[in-house]
Order: sequence, then C-alpha cells, then structure tokens
Amino acid sequence: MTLTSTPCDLSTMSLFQDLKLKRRKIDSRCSSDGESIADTSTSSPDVAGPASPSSRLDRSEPSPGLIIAMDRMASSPECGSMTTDSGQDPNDAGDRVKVKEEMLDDKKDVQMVQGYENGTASDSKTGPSSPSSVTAAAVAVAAAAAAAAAQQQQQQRRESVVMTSPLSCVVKSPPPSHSSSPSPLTWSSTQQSQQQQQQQSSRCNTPSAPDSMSVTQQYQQRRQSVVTSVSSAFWNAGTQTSPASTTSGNTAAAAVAASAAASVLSVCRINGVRPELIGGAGFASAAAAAAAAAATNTDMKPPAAIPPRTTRSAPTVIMGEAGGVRTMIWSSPPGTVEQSTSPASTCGAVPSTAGSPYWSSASTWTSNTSSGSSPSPSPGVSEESAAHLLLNLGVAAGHDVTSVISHMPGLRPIGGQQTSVGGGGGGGGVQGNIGAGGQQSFHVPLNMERLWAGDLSQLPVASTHQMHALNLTANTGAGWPMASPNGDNKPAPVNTYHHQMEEADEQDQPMVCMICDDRATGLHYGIITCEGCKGFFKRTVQNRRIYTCIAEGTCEITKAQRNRCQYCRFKKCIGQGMVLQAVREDRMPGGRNSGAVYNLYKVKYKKKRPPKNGQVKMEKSVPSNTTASTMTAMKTENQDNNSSISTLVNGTILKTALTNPSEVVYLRQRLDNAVSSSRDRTFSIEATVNMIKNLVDCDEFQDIATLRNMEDLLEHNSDLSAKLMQIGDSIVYKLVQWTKRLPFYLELPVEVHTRLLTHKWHELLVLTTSAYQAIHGPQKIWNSTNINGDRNDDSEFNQEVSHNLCILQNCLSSMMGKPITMDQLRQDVGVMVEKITHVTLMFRRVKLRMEEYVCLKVIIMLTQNNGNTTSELETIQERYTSCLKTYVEHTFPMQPNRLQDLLHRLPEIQSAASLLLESKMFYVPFLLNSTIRS
DNA sequence: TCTCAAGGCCAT
DNA sequence: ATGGCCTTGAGA
Repeated sequence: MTLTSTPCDLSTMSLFQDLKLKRRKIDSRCSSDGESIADTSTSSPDVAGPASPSSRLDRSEPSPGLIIAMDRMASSPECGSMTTDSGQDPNDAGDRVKVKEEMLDDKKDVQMVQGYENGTASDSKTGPSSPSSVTAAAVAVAAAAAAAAAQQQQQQRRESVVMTSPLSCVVKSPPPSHSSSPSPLTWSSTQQSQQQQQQQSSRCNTPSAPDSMSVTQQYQQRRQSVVTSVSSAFWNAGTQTSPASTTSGNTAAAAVAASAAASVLSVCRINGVRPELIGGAGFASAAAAAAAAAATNTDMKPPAAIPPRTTRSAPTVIMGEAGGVRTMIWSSPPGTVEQSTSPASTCGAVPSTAGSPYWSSASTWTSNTSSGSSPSPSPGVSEESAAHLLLNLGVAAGHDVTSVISHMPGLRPIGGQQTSVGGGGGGGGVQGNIGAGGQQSFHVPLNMERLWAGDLSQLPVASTHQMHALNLTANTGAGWPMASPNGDNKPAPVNTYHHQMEEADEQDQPMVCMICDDRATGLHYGIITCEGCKGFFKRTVQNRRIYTCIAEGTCEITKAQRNRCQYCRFKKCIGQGMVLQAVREDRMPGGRNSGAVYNLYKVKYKKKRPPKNGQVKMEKSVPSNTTASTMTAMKTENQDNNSSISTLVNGTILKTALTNPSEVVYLRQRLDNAVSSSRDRTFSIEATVNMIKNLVDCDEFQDIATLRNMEDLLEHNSDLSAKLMQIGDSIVYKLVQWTKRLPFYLELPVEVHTRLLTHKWHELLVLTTSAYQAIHGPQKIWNSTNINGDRNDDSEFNQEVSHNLCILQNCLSSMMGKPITMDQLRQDVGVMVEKITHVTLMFRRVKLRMEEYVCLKVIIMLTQNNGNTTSELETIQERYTSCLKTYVEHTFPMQPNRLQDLLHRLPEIQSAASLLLESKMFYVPFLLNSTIRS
C-alpha cells in the first residue's frame, strides 16, 4: 500500500477541511457569541495543551482533530441517505439529516458530503454519485493498489537481482550492513533490523532500500501495497446488505484512507511515541456493524465493496507510549483521508511486516505487557489487521491451549506451560483492574494496554458488565469491579445491592461521581458523574483532545486531583463506561439519545427501585469502605441483573441493530441460548450433532485447506512473490470468511474476531492442514496403536517427513523454476515439517473425524493466551468443548480417553504453528496438501 | 406535564 | 480548561 499523494486524497481532504470550516460556521451561528468558534479552535488537538508540548502534533501531519472532523462529517447520520436504512434510530438520523441540511449553508455542501459517503466525493470533480459508484470505488481501490504494486515491482526489476539461494534473491545494493545473509526461506532477525532501518528511513521521508531481500521479503513488500487494500475487502466482503442500501459510501475513499491511516500508524511517531490503534466504540461499532451485515452475505468475492458507513462512529483512539509517557490521540475511523503529504506517508511503501516495530508488537509493543495481547486492530482498520494477520501478528508468545484442557473436568494439561493470570513468562500479570481507572490498585498498566488495544472484553459492557449480569464475578476480583472511592476496588457482594440502595435512598444520600467521587448530578453519557466529569468528557470527545500522562497512567482521580491528569481522568471515564457515542455529533441539545446509543449505557435513566418482595436479605455486613459510589455501581449492577440478558451484549446488539435490524431478534435468541448454556452444561447428542453440523457446514474443509489454483502456482510462469501474494491473500480471505460463517460470529464483536484470527491464524492453518492430510490424505497407519503420538515408529515417521519434504521440494522447485536441494529444504523447514507431520500422523492414527476437527478448530481459536480468556470466549469455547465431549463419548464409547487425547494434542499444534509463524512460510501447509485430491 | 440527559453559557 | 448552572427536547 502506498500513500502517494493522489488528487483523490487531496480533493477529499480539501473537501473536509472545507466542511470542518463549515461546521465551525454552523457552531458560531448557533452560538450567541461565537464561543463555539473559540472553543473549537482553541481546543484543537494541535494545541493540545501547553502542559504537554510533547503531545503537540506536527502540523505537517493531518490533525487528528481534522481527521475526526472529517470523519464525523462523513460518518454522521445527518449526512447522506445511508443512515435511513441502516437501522439507526430514525429519531437520531432522519431528523438530524434534516437539521444538518438546514444548517449547512448551501445544498452543495450536502451534496458533497453525500457524494463522499457514496464513495464519489473522493473526486468531487467527477460529479454526482453514479449507481456503479460502489463497484467503481472498489475497482479504484484495486487499481490504486495494483498500480502501487506495479510501480514497486518495476522498481524492483530495475535492480539487478542475484540469486543466492534457490529461494532467495538479494538485491544488489550497497554492501549490507548485516553480513549474515538471510536464510532463503526464513525471516531472520537480520531482516527485522532491516525492517527497522527501512522504517527509520521512511520516517526521514526517504525511499527505503533494503539491503537484501529474500523472496519472502519481496513478497511481503509488494504485498503490502495490495493486500492491505484487498484483504480489507475480505473482512468487509458482502457488506452491501441490500440494493436499497445505497450507502456503501466511503468505499474507495474509506479503503484508501483507512489503509493510509493504518500505515501511517505503523511507522509514524507522535512526539517519538509509537501510536497504537486502540479502537473506538463507534469505530468498532461501525466496523462491527458492517461485518455483522457482511455475515449475511458471504458469497461475495474480494475485493468487495467497503462496508457502508451505517452508524455514527466514534473516533478511534490511539495510544502511544515512549519512556513511560503515554499519549493518547484521536484518530480517524475508516473513511477519513490521510494527508498524503505527511512525512509518514512514505511508510506505505515500507513493508510493515514481521519487523515492524508496531505491528509486530507482540514482541515489542506489548513485550512488557500481556503476552499475546498484541494490539488488535479494530476491524475498522481491517486493512491493516487483515494484511498483518499472516505476516506481522500472532507472534504472541504463550499460545497455550493447556488452559482449555485444565478447564475440562478430569483433564490435566500435559506439555506446554500452564499459564495463569498474573503469571510471568514475559506476560506480566493482570493485577490491576481497569475499573480502578487509574486508581491506586492499578499497579500494572497491562489491562489498560489491552483495553486500548481494542480488547473490548475489558470494557464494562463487554466483560464485567456481562459477567455481573450472569452473577459470575462476585468477589473474583477479575473483570471490572466498580470503583470504590477509596480505590480499593473490592467488589461488594452482589446480594447486598438492594439493601444498600434502599439504605442509600432512605438516607437520601447524594449520588457520587463514579469518576472522582464528587457529588454526582445524574446520569451523564452512560454513568453517574458530576458536572465536572460530564463536561470534561464532553469536551474531550467533542474536541478530540490529546492527553498525555507524564506518569505511568495510573494517576489517582479524585475530586481534588481530577484536574492533574487529563489522560488518566479520561481513561477512567472510558473505563467506568462512559459512552463516546452519547456525545452528539450534531450538538443537538435536549431530548434523549437514540435507543441504540442508550443501549450502551450501564445505567438506564429509568431508575427503578427494586421491589421489596424480591429483595435478597443482606447476608454480609456492608464493608466499611463501601460508599455511595459503590452503591451506585451496585445499583447499576442490580439493574443490569434485572434486565438480565437484555444488556448482555448490548454492544453487539447495537451493532447489529445499526446494520441489520432483522438480525437483532435472532441475535438475542442466540444470546439467550448462549447464556442458558452454562459452563457445565452438557448437550444432548441431538443438540451436539446439530451444533457440529453447523460447524461442518461452515468450514468448507477442502477449500480452506487447499489452494484452488495450485497448478497455476506451481507453474514457473510468473513471479514467485506474486504467487506467494496469492497464497497469502487466499489465507486471509478464507480465514475471514470462515470466521464470518461461524455460528457464534454475531456473539462476539468483530474486533474480538480480528484478535482471535490475528493470534490464531497459524494454529488454525496447521490444524487444518494436519486434519486434512489425516482425513483426506493417504491413509498410512502407524504400527503402534498408541494414541500419544510418540515417535515410536521412527521409520514410519521419517518416511512421512521425507514424503512431505519431497512434496515441498517439488512444489518450491516448480514455483521457483530452479531446483532446491533437500539439504537446504531440511535446514529451512525441516523441523516445521516434522512437527506438522507429527500432528498429522497423530490425527490419522486416531482416525480423526471431521466433526472432531471442527470442534478442535473452534476450541483452539477461542483459546486465549495467558489464560486471559474472557467470559464470552470461555462460554463459547466451553460450549464446543462440551459439544466435542458429548460427540466423542457417544461416537467412541470404547475410547474413554479420546477427548483427552485430542485436546492434549493441541499444544503440539501450537508448537508446530509457532514454527510456521517464525518461518513466515505460511504457504508450506498448502503445499503439503497440494498433492491430496479428495 | 414531568423527568432527565443532552448541549450551551460563562465566571473562574 | 474547568465546572456550576441553564436551556432544550424526547420520552415516560
């Protein structure tokens, strides 16, 4: 992907600069004394605050505020017709469309906005949107990407290439500073440092020229330009929900802009701080909504239309950190256009691959945080996430399925490491809790990192909120206990809520701000806060302010100290559940927010006193440190319990409602089913069969395990890197499509799916490959009947390994057009092939069933690293683990240990997958399956 | 008609 | 920039 300056980008940029000015005019017109202008201008992120000059952005870079302003214009439901059929609350859309049109100075502006949303405003000179604008936009994306790739390819061809290894080509260039030549088949640390060099050079706005590039590198470099665009369409494929939805706007512009922004993030620095895309509620919401809509149509082929901007999206928040200084900036949801003149724009030409310090964050960015918690790009930037699914991420250490095993009754983990929350091993523990939001107990910023990284499971609504609703978290200390004013964060007993609240009511105790413990004035943006925190949150969101914590992001937020650290204050606001979307785009006073936004609230405005008859007697004494704040929170919780499942996954429901209202009922049913399936629930064999059948139906085993055009790939008639690019694209596409077909797809936010795929794609690949070989490959049975998979038949095993290596040798030689020696092959991929073969033989020996494979696939995907499995994932995972258990017990009654044996093989899959990840030769599994014809 | 949660105003 | 107070307007 490149970020070369294009008229499209610039015109769009200009358009929204104009629109932003227009908005300011509107503000000034609506205000009596022009306060809005002053407020807006003076609170621009560019002048984030004199206290933190380091947070000031370079003006040569697009102002986040501008980006947001642009996006707000583009994404605002007031603009364009797209919102009318998006499921958004009509009161929140239609009326505001009218208002906005009235407010805008002339119709031209409206047309421009609508044109942009229709994907045509990227080039405002092209006239009104045409019916084929969507297709044209998609083509434009592909064309732009292809042009970029072609340009890069041409650049590469101008270099004289010397083949130094059958699978490597080293560009003749100044003598490499890294004397060690990279392995032709592997991605070495040397190459990583080259990546860093490249990025460094890109930051200096100079063309990067790697000293040496393996084929894989070349592939990755070239792929960067195309895959980021194309793969984004994979996630977004099929989002054109209906012909009536004329709203797949932002198509090309969105794709290009999002890709651009994401790439900028990948290398740019903000005051030397590496930014991290942490998502944003609206951002995620929009993307999730789009993906939810996409789930209804999985037949589209990439590149497809970019999802319609169906909801007013909140901005993305980017967290940076350097030297302990945490910086937060607002970024743009997809659809905004990054200024291509930014120095960072050149980074688009840099292969942001394994060496990317940003996207390989599992080993760098989060090295001191939760292992395996590499930043999960919000699905809204799926261009980035998808492109890096295969290449950059998933390096997370500690992929460990033993936690799954340990959760199974009677199963004991073997091999691998037993992870635990708070354990070491590079992971760092989850000691603090975000509910503290910077309170004293937040010793480790780990949770916060994960939260900003887009782990919405740490958000109140997504995790603890739900867990409380399920009565799962009392006194566990995990999740998101409501903050105590004392900062102790001790969760109060759930069953004392009613009594507490009754006492509080009787004493007419004033409400306490959940942020600073000041006197609260009511429910503001989703939680009970004081006027100060209300205004602070509003101003922050409205003006997209940039905050920096000069400490460690753990500042105490009290009434007396709340103004000392804006960063931590806002962090706590988010942490306590304040809803970004509740800050209105149109600044329309009065009234109430739409039901969609309201669904995100932790507290409902209709505060019902709990019925006395239904009260639970207080069984425990009230902790002395339990104050009105805690009681307020408990009241909230209690209300949540009353609302039961209705609030379980409000975010998901909202996203679905925004894009596909008809799905809501279905989703709720599924949620109810999910909740009713408690952890220890065992399914009937009928239910098990049905559930597994759904998994089998959505798997498309052969398609995902093999490559359709393998023959073409094996022919040496095109560039190897192009072939690898095809393979990579195919992997991304197939995995994403598989995810979308999963029965529980709608139960999880898209960002969670993204994170899962990001961390698990390689394991899924190995599992799929091994299972496919075992099920459809030559049925060679080991002599031993031992299921443990021990290499007790070395000859058989070695024979199998040799066979696979021969396959690889033939394939790679064919692809390269040059012979590859077996020694070279063994050196590069020998261990990995052995591991994969080992798993394959194990599966073959136990006669793995397709039904078992699909369950294992879900289980391994839902296994979280470091045991940080969230309740939603655990619920789903245990659902299918239980499903597998029932199936195995019913189908193989004479093999009582079969389930245990199957699950105990998962660490081996992880081990093989980690080698695959390290080698970056993700094409190997496909090649191994290339000779299998079922 | 009332409630309440938005945004706005403006003194600090 | 903050925060107390006011206005606004949809929903109960």
